[in-house]
Amino acid sequence: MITYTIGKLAQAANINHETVRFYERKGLLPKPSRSPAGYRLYTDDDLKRLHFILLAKKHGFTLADIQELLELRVAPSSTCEEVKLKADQKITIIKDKIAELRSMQRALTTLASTCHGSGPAGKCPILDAFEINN
Amino acid sequence: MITYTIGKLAQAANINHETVRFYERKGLLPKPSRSPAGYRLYTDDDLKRLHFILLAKKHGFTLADIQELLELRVAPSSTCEEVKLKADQKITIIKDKIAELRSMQRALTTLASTCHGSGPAGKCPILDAFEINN
DNA sequence: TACAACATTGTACCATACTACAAGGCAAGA
DNA sequence: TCTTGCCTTGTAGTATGGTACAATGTTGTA
Repeated sequence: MITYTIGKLAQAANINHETVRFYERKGLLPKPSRSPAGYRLYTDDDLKRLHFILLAKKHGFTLADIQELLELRVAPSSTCEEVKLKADQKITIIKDKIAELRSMQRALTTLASTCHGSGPAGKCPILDAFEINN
Repeated sequence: MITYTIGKLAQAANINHETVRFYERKGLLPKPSRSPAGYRLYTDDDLKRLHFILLAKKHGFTLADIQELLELRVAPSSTCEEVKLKADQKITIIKDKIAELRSMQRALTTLASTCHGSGPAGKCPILDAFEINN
């Protein structure tokens, strides 16, 4: 069986080894077995789990979300529906964020376009807009 | 001249009075004058400045950005162009964020649609997808 | 005048997600 | 064997943007 020390695991997952320890403290990674000298020994399953965590994170889940997902996966009574529900909830949150960012973008674009780009900032239309509109 | 105590100012801006103190510590709000008893006394100019801060924040500027904007506004040598540049930079960042969120949304939507929504989570396609794709 | 509501200060805490030490032990190659 | 590099631990710091609290002083209203 292939085992990894913390450094190798971190390298394989392309993250800082302190982050691995952090995830262990957070309960995202199980406490690994130890070598006679006390070194953490990780397996391929741990690497898979780490990949799961990193991928879920990339997909917009917070560490708290991921912990829930991992628990769902372990609990024999949990259903696919629960997981689907969490994914749907996250999609809704993402949609809201996009809408918010779009509105910010529109506002800033309008503001930037009214600025002719010269003259003292005290009379910059962008700043004026911030003061007039509230 | 109308003056506000910290509570009135906070109320007028619809924020926590501790936030006002926080902004003062951060240098976003100037140190206000004091009443004989040591109470902070704010003017309409302070309220305007606070509105500027809150509006800029709403438009996607961080407190550090806002501090820069406020400094630009004060410096007589600064130009509108500098402010426009900052706004444009922020627009670029916002666009990138939107693109990132869209890709997350697409991925999650695909994952959620492959999940039929029943059965044990151990065999949920969403979780499978997280483990297979890396 | 009593008393509630507001103000003051410094400091510490919250969440999120790490990152960085110091002081020491262990392992592997030249 | 020596030296470098990796490992261990606990603790503390980073960034962002606040929020909370205790102990104490002040103000306004009934």
